[in-house]
Amino acid sequence: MTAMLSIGDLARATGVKPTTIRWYEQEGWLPPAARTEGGHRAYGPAHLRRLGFIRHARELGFQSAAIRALLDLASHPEADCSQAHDLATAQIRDIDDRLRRLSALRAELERMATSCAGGVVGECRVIETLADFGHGHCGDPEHGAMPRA
Amino acid sequence: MTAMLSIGDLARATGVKPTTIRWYEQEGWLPPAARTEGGHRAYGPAHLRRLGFIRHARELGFQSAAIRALLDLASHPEADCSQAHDLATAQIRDIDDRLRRLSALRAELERMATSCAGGVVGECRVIETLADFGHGHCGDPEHGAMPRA
DNA sequence: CCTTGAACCTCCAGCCGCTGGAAGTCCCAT
DNA sequence: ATGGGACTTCCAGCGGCTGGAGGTTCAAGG
Repeated sequence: MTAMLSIGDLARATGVKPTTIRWYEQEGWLPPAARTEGGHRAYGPAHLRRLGFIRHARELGFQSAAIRALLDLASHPEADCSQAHDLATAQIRDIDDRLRRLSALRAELERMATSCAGGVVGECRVIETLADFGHGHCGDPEHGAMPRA
Repeated sequence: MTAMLSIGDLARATGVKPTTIRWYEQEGWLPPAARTEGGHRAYGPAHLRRLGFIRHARELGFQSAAIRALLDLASHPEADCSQAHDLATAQIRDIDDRLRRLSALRAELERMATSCAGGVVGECRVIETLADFGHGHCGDPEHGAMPRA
């Protein structure tokens, strides 16, 4: 018989905090743990694996619905895995999207920062760029960069 | 006198929903709007600029504290802009970080997806990789990939 | 065996950044 | 004048946790 793990052991093993583990149980992400005589939660390797699965999937940016789907799949080992494959490739597309957008943001920030001459806020490109909400077309050029409140 | 804008006009002009605009006012991100006789909010160009600033900064991923700081700076046009520059470069570093992590995730997902032979969930690399919470070192290899609940 | 103090328990409230609904009022084109 | 959209306020709820209060249990050291 494998030694039972306390919630703290599980937390250390997976990097998920005890409070979060309890919350996962509450929300049905984890099945209820066994209890010791005194009422403390006692976990086995199955919980460890499932929690690791969840944490890993979250780290990879899967949406909760996708994680639920993957967990469902995982508990039916005889089923076809094309769905899992689809979920993973959807996730890749999503990440590609985010990478693209982040790069664009980076480029804009870079432009902002490098064109800041270090003078006075009134002429600061960082502020001006942000105020330029029309994306390159300033709606009201005769006013200063910003309202005072 | 510039025509006053209704909250809906402002929403259309900036892409921020009316409810969100009201919430920004509530939380002090925007100064209270003027009112018509009947109590409807009436905005001028200053609000338009400030709201655009906020939206743009949020799109660029600035934290709320950073946005507040930028707004403060923007309302003191005679101040030194080095703080704005610092905030922008901090933001760039943050984005670089996120880009790095996203690329790593992408690589892992790619590995998962390409090694999925399309068979049965029991042998699916996608599921297995996720269950492999130890990051390449499986804690309990004699068990199946996943607990059933 | 007893003590101590860390870890655990439950319950509940709060965080951020909005979003939506209900119920009522206003504005303006026809 | 009227109809229906846009507006008003208030309040509750979302996801994904996090933290505190107040009480109990566990395990190591004496």
